[in-house]
Amino acid sequence: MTTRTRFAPSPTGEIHVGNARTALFCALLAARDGGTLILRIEDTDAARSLRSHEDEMRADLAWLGVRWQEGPDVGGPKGPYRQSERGELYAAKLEQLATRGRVYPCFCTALELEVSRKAQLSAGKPPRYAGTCAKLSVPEIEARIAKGLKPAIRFRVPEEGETVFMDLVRSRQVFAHKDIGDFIIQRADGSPAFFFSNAVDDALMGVTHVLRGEDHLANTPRQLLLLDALGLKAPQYAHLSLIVGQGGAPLSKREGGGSLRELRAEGVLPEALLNYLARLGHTYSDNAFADFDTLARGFDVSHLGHSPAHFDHTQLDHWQGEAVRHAADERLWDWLVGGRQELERMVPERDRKNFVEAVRGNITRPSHGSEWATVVYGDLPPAGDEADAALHQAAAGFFDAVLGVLRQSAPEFKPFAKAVGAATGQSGKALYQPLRAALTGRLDGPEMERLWRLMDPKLIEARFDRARAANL
RNA sequence: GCUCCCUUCGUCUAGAGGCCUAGGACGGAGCCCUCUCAAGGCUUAAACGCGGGUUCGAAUCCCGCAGGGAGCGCCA
Repeated sequence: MTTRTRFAPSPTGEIHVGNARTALFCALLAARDGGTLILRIEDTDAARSLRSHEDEMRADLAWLGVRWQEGPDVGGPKGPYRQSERGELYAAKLEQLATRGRVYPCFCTALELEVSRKAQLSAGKPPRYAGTCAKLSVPEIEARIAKGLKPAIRFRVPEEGETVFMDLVRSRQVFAHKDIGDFIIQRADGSPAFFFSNAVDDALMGVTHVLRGEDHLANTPRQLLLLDALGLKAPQYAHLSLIVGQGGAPLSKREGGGSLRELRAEGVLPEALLNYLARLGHTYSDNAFADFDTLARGFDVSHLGHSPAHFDHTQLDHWQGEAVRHAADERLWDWLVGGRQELERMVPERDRKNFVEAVRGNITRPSHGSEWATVVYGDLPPAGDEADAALHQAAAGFFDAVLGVLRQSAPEFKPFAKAVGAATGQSGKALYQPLRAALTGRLDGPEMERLWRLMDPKLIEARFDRARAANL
């Protein structure tokens, strides 16, 4: 049987690193086995589900490098892939449950349920459904419906026994049925509820492996009970530990990490996030920067961690550096430009490749590219303190000598620096630091040789003039 | 409250009774390379939550405790 995994987001907001990592693991597992990743949109909550969110999610997932072979946009044999379009399928399954006497209508109001929950909680009991409507007789039910009341449908959970299953990451799990209350599978408005539609779809779509957040672990017995009542085959489950923020608290919208869109806006490269996420809570024996296919080959559910993982920007930054180093010139250029047109204006077309090659070792964010473009082509911002000090520490007459050498024409930096060294008697740091400071306004940066080739001779002369003035 | 899950360096983790004087990676420190920064190479500091068992021997097994998390929704 070929592997079929699924990612089933609810289009109610932006996709977060936690969900993205789940989606990635699903994609990696499917790809490793030459299987299929299904994208299923769980939009049963009509009030909160937005098509625009779905579109954004698909775009974000694609940006990360997650590809699905079946889904609402690409189709497939098990569609439709939006739950809002699968009403008939759910109705048929619900009908089966009704015939088998496994469900009953519940007329309790939200307020009644709330009161009951509170009462149980304060009595030190688990807030399970009290079973108020479980024993309603047919006439009683008919009377309520005649009054115009719209019932929700509850699944009757067996009082006795337990559900046992093997979780791929947490191994054997046992849940007693007496701890599970009858739960709603269809809302009063006729829409299917999560436990039901999610489990039914997994079975109907032939999903073999469900990788999902640990928050679903205790929900699993409910779905297993449902599937069993329906005579449907259950998938294998693997419950992933959650991703937490700095203090160990669950990753929220406001804390570190954030949504894919935020990270993207910060200039994080998708390959960087891909490499980081693949290793967050999953171990690879190889720590080398890798592409999707390589990561897929090394993916294994047995390498999944059991404890919550911290989303750590320091580690993300490492992969970001790797991603910058590995990116092709054109791609890096596009990334640098992304949204900031000034770069396109400043860097001449013919220089682009050389510019990227010069600065790639010194940048991790697109804004850094603009900074170097300014250094090479624009108005140099005031020198930093250290660079300024280097200027002042240059030997007396140093820049006079520099300008002298410059006028005798110096096409390349190396021979130029050599000539300056000969003229001033300086070498090493004493020679190079003032030159770098004068030319770039800072003491760190790409090789001077590369920058020099990009700079206009007139600009170079102007910078040295300015340095001489500062040095006096 | 009840049920369940989790707990090894700062972080991600290896570790499935002796191979552990606990390994790797990121980050830190130092050295080398080098005009600088980065990269790279080398070196180094840094951890088994606590308490009881079991055993010749425990990070690994058992029991408590503590801490963190999840579920108990007409949210998914």
